[in-house]
Amino acid sequence: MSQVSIKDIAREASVSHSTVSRALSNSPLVSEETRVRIQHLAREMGYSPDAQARSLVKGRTHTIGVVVTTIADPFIAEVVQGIEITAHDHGYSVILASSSFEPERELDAVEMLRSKRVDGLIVTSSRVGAIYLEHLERLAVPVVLVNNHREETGRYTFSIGVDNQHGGCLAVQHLTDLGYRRIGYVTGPANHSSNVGRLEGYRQALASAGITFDPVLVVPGNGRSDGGERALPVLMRLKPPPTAVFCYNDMTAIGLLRAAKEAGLSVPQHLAVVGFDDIPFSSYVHPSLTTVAQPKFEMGEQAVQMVLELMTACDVPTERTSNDFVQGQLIVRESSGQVAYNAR
Amino acid sequence: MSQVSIKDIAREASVSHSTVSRALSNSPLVSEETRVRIQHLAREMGYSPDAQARSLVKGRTHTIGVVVTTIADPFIAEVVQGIEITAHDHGYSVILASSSFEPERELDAVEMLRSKRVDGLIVTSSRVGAIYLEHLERLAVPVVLVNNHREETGRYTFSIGVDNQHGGCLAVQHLTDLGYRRIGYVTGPANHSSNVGRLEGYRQALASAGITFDPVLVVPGNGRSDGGERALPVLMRLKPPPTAVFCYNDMTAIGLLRAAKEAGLSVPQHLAVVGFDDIPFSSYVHPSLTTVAQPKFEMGEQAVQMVLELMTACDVPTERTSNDFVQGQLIVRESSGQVAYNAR
DNA sequence: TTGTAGGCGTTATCAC
DNA sequence: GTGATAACGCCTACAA
Repeated sequence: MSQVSIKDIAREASVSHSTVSRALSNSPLVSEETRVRIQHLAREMGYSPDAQARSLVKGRTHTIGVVVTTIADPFIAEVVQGIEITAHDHGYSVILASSSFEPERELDAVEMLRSKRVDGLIVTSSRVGAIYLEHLERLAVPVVLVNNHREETGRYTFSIGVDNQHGGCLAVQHLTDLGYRRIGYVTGPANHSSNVGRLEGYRQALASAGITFDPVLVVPGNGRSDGGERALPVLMRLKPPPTAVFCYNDMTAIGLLRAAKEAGLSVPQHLAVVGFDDIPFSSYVHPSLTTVAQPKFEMGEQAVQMVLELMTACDVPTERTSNDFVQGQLIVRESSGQVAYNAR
Repeated sequence: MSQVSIKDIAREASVSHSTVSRALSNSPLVSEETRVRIQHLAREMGYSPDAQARSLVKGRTHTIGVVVTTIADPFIAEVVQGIEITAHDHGYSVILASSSFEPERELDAVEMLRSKRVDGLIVTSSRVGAIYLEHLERLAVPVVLVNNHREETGRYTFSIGVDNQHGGCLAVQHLTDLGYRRIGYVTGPANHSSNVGRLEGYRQALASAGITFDPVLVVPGNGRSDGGERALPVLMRLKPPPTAVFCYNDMTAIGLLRAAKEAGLSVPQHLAVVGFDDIPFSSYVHPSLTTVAQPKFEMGEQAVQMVLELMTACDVPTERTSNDFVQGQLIVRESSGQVAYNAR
C-alpha cells in the first residue's frame, strides 16, 4: 500500500531489483536503454527512495542534529537558518531539538539524535557544553558548539563563536574616535566568557586611546533590558557621569535607552550608546542603535562546514581542538555619532 | 567500530539477538533475571538503538517534517517552537526544512522529507499550498498547513490559522469601546485572506457600534513598516482625519508610529493605534503597541495534534477537510486607551 | 549487462 | 523463556 519500492519497479519492468537499484543510481553497469526505461517507470509509479534503508547500509544518514535552547530566540533562529541553508546546499538535512534551557532535556535530545544516527551535531548556546566531553566517545560523531557560554574549552571540543574582545574593542574605539573619553560599560552575566571578552575589548580600546581604566564606570547588568534600565541611574550618579556607554548587548542597550528617555536625557546628545548583537529590533528603536553585529548566519554556515570537515577527517580521531572565531562588524546608527533627524 | 548493536550484546551475554531485543523492550516474554542482566550490559556497552532500523520494520519514523519559508522570521520561529515542544512531548522529533520563499526549494524539501519517511508534514506560511493537493496521494502522510496565504481551501486540505475576522473585530471593538468613531484601517497585501478577514472584522465592529463604513478610511499598506509610514500622511489628509487606526499587522503599525512621531503627532492623544500579531518588538516600541496577539505557540501545538490525529485516522483516507481557527487575544498597551507615562 | 545472495540493525513469527 | 528465521528497503560483491 504505502510506498513503491525497487522491488515493485523490478516486477513491473521484469528485471531484478538490483538492476533497478543500479539504474536509479546511474550506475555505468546498466545499459542505457534499461536505465531510461527504469527511470521513466520509477517516476511514473511515484517512486521515492527510502532514505532510512539506504543509510542503514551506507552508514551515513546525511543528517545533522541541531540542539538549541529555544528556536524562539531571534538570535538562535538566524544561526539555525545559516545551518539549515548550508546543510541543504551540501545535501544534508537538519533535525532540530530544543532543550528549553533544561540540561536534562538537552541530554535527551542528544540521545535521540544519536538514535537517529545523525552524522554530526551542532549545539548552540549550551551552558552544559562540558557534558559533551563525556559523551563524545560514544557519540561517535563530530560535535561543534556555537556561541557556547563555557569558560574552559578542553580537549575534544570544537566551537565557533564571535570574537568578543575584538567586538568590544570595535565598539569602544568607535566612541573614542568620536572624541568621547568618559565611557561606561554595562556588563552581561558576570562569568560568561562573552562578557569577559567584551570587557577586555573595552579596556583595550581605552588603553589604545590613552584613557586610563576607571572601574567605577563598569556597572552590572544581566543581558536583559531591565538590567540596562537599572544601570542608567547608577551611571548618571557618578561624578562626573559618563558621556557614552557601551552595553554588553542590544537588549541591555534598549533598556538603557528607555530609561534615558524617561529621565529626559537625549541620546546621543547627552549620552552616546552602543550595543552588541544587532538584533533585528535595534534598527527600529528610537534612536536607532549603534551596535556590533554578530554574523549569525555565517556562524551557522561555519559550524556546518566544521562538522563536515570533521566527519571526513574522523580517522585522525579528535585529539585536536579547534575554536574558530568570527569577527563582529560595527553598525553605526543614530545612538552614537550621528544626530537623529528629529532630535535636534 | 561505530556503534554497538544488539548482536554485539547478544554475543557478550551468550544469548540470541532476539532475546536481547525482547529484554530491551521490556517484553514479558523474557525472564526477569536475563532482562536486568541484558539491560545492565547494554548500558555498560553504551548501546543506542538504531532508530532507522527500527522504523524500517515498524513502518513509522516518529518524525514529522516541518517546512518553513525562513526560520529567521520570529513569528514562524515561535510556531516552530510550539511544534517542536509538542512533538517532543509525544515522542516525535522534527526535521526542519526551509524554502527561502522559493517554490522549487519548497518542493525539494517536501521530496526530501518524503524520502526520510516522515510520519506527517507541517507547512507554515506556504504561498503554494495548492501544490500539496497534487502530491498528497503519493505523499501518503497527513499534511497540515499553518497560517497559509491561499484563498481557496479545497478538498484534501487541513489547515490551522488565526481567526482573522474575529481578531480584527476585537481590535476595532476596543477602539469603539473607548469612544473612537472615526477609525482607519491600513491594509496588508490586498488579496491575502488574512487581510480580507481582518478588514471584514473591522467592518463588523464598526457596524455593531452603529458606525457607517467609509471606504476612504481604508488605505493601502503592504505588511511592512514602510507601508505604515506611507499610510500615515494619506490618513491625515482626510477631512476629517481619523482619530484612531487599526493596522493590518504590527510592522505596519510600527512604521506608522514612527511617521506619527516625525509628524509631531502624539499617540494615543492625537491618534490611537492598534496592530496585529504581537511580535516581540511591539512591547518595546514607544509608545508600546496595543495589538491582537496571535497564539503562535498554540498554533504549532495544534498543528502537531492535528497531524497526530490524522495519522491514526488515516484509514478514512482524506475526503474530509478541516480548517481550525484559533482566537487572537487583545493586548492593551500604551498606543491606544492608556496614556503613556511620560507623554502627557 | 544482468541476476543471485548476503547484509545493514531491528522487530516479529514461528518453533522448541 | 529462548532461539532460529524471515522480513523491512536498500546496496553491493560475486557469479553468470
